[in-house]
Order: sequence, then C-alpha cells, then structure tokens
Amino acid sequence: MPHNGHVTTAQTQTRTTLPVVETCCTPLLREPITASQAADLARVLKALADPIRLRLVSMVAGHDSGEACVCDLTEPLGLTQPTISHHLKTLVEAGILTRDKRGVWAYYALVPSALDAVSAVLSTTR
Amino acid sequence: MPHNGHVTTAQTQTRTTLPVVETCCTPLLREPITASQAADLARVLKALADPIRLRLVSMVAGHDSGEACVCDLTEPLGLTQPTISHHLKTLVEAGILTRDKRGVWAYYALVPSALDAVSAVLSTTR
DNA sequence: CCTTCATATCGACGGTTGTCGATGCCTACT
DNA sequence: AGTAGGCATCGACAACCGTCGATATGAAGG
Repeated sequence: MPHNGHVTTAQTQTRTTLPVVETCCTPLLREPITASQAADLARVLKALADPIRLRLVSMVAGHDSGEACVCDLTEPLGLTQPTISHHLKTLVEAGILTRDKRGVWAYYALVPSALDAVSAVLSTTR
Repeated sequence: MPHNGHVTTAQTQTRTTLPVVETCCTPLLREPITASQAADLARVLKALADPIRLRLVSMVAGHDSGEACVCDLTEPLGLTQPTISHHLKTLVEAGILTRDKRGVWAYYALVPSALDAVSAVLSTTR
C-alpha cells in the first residue's frame, strides 16, 4: 500500500491513443453503423468484456478518491502482479482508465465519461 | 430473400439460456461488483465485442419490421453463410437476439430491453 | 420422389488472448 | 553506493475465437 502523504516526485499523466468518444454519437440502432464505427466500438467493448477487467474498473472507481495502484488491486483478485498490470494496460489503451505514476506507485483512475459514452451508444431510448 | 406473404408453417420461437437482465440492476461503479456479476456481464459484453456482431445487431434492428433472416445479412457483410450463422448463434445465446424459424427462413430480431440493460449497467448517471 | 434452397453443424486452421515466471527499470531510503 | 520494493516488459504456453469449406438437416415445389 502506498503512503498517502505528500508526494515529492514528478507526475506522469499517461492517456494513450484511442478516443472512446469517437463513437459517442452513433446510436447503433436505427440505420446500420459503418464498418469503422463498428471496429472502434468493438475495441472498447473488447477491453470491457473480461470479468477481471470489469472488476478492476469497478474497484478503481470505488476506491478512495477514485484511484488505486496496482498493489491495491492484485491481492483481492487472486492473480499475479504482471497479469493485473497487463489488464490495466488494456483498459488504459482503450481509453477507459488513466495511468498516473507518482513516485514508485502507478495510480489508475476512471476516465470520467468513458463508460457513459459506451452506455449512450447501446441505449435505445434516445 | 424470403417472400413476405402469409406463412403457412409452424413457428419456433427460440430464446436460449442466459438472461441479460440478471445484471440489470448492478451499477458497476460505486462499490465493487461480485465475481459472478462480472462473469455474467462479461459474457454479454463479449458477445457484443466484435465488429461483425455489432453490425449484425445494427442491421437487424434497422431492418423491416425489426427482423431479418440470414440471407439478408450475409452479402452486405462479405462473409460466408456459416460464419454469419455462427455469429448470430452467439448473439442469441447471449440473450441479445431472438431466433424465429418460419418455414425455410430463420428470422432474427432484437430482444427489446437487452441493450438497454447493458447500457444501464455501464451508465454512471444515476 | 427427387431436387432445390435456406440454414445449422462439423472439422480444421491460423490468429488472438489470459496467465504465469523471470527479468529489467526506476524510485526512494539508508 | 547499495539495497529494497513497486511496476512494466518479455517469452512461453494453453485455451479460445473467427473464419472457411464440406456436409447435414429439413422444408417447399415440381
């Protein structure tokens, strides 16, 4: 567990590639979506379509101040640290989480509107 | 293309396993979800997390009277008939589509609230 | 009955994915 | 300078997935 005192080191906000919001305004239903729209949406959904990654998203969002480091997430899921890091990387690359490295620890947090964008695409009511 | 005149044969409504609505009332964010909730949701998301299947859902929903047969869907996607049937089976088993066999043709339609249920789980607003 | 046609199923093949142990990197503390 | 610890990366392996051609099933029509 990281100590939450004042941090002396540099911060490195990582927010890689793949905007989720690209597909934000496509209703999916009512008139067929294009192939590239489908490919974009599928990439985000594929990142979410894993039990461990869903629990990671849920745990990160429900953690103190909305962020959690790898060490907070490894033990409760019963998987090794490399596996958790790998899943977190997948979520960051999909635009669902951000990675903020402070000192030795890497803090992951939910991208505010990422899930809402996916939710809006799948919603039939407007 | 199937002729849309009156149909003389038996109807076989197929609606297999896996209720999507099981996970309908779990917010995903705010307090971690359980392992089984994550597994259920992941199964539905995995069914959606494919470009072809997303386009299938979109095309079925946008088709005349909300249903389409395999022959309507094969050509526009540029894949073979067995592949399309396989994807459709995946979507039916995930509870996203229904299969209604009338005569020689199999009509697929969207399960009304299936996508809305997934949308609600991913939504952060309320 | 035999043919035609729409669909499902089967078996196979290559590519992707989830997981691990081992290792390397980098920060902080002594 | 040396050490400890958190995290990322690498290589490997088994399991799974998307796709195809071939084949089976089953209904409609001649």
